[in-house]
Amino acid sequence: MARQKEFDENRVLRKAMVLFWQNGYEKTSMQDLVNHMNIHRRSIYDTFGDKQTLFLRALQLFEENVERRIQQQIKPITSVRLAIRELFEMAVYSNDGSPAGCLIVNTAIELTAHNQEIADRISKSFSKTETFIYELLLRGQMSGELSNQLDLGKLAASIHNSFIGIRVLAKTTDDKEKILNIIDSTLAVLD
Amino acid sequence: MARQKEFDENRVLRKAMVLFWQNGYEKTSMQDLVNHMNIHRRSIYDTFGDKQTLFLRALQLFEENVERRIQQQIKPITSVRLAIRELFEMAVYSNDGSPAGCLIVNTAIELTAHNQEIADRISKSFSKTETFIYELLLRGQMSGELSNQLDLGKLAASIHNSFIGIRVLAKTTDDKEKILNIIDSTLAVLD
DNA sequence: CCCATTCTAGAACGCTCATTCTAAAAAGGC
DNA sequence: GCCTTTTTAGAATGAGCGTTCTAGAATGGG
Repeated sequence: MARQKEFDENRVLRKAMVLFWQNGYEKTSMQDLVNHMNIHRRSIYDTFGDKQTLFLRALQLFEENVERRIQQQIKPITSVRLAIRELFEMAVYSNDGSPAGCLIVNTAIELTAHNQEIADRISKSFSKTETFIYELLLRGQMSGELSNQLDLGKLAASIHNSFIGIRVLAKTTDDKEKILNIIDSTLAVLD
Repeated sequence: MARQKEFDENRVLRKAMVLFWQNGYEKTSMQDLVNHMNIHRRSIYDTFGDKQTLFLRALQLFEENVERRIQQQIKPITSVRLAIRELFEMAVYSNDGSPAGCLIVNTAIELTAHNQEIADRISKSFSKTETFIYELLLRGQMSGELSNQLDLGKLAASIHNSFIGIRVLAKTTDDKEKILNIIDSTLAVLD
């Protein structure tokens, strides 16, 4: 055996994630990462590989965080309306000092056209979220909260599309009330 | 007098616009611009200023093009539903060989957080589009096509939000039918 | 204590970036 | 034909990029 790692891998990866989230892939330089992760340049390469691999790890961490919050905070909610509202508001209010908006949507815009691996990841991520919304709607129909007349497939796709829009606005607007109003209107289709 | 410009300023600016539209600001290098605009590096600086100024001109050209198409293709449509549908489909189908998606939405994601001038431009652009949708809805109410019960302000904000989502999906998906279905569902709120 | 490993430090690599330069060729008005 | 301007061409600048390097200090297990 030998000397142990002195930094918490997840903690420094989180720092990288926040940087990419805030500034995007291209605008985040290795020097920025060195400065904010507070470990040596060499340690970054040894631990995470090159910049692109580090980015993929950061994206993965972001997705895991979202998934955890969905499992813990959204799934237990009995009312479908409230669950979707909570899902949307998760993207509007960052619990800690994390950046506005969503790394997945940012990445979709910045890198999808230039990197097939990332394009697949984004596509899968979008599908997963849309499917989750679909399952919420289905649960709502079975519990009687929602009408049986609704076309859940189309509805899930449409609500998911609105969710993407909200994550763009969350990055570009600081008018929270406007976004909350949009959430209200979006949910009104369930009535 | 002296020698005249040999290139059409608008034609080469359009080339720059397409590059920024396709690749984003950071991923488009001056060398890329020199290669595709087919004029000398020096001529670019003399005619358009530095990279950022050139980008602002390209963004302006994009907005003008959108505005022209709205005036010519959308405004004459009598049915509000059809007008909004046409507006949305404009973003899905690029008439000529122009890139998928929307330079304004791309720029909102990439540059809003780092450049106040651009943030203001994007904000103004979003407001303008939302106002246009509002005016369409108002016209629909006055003509009797839409119910008087609808809250047009909230509705315009919500439809505009969906429009942003569609312009993200237009860049990241090539499943046109899925987007058309989303447009259907989005317009269903007018029924 | 020694060895293996990982940390730190900072220089160095080769490349690309945006921008500016010198220089000469082209073209229209006097 | 000269003057002015714009074109071309391509090199040069200085900074920053991602990545790798040499070198030494720290630390834990045998």
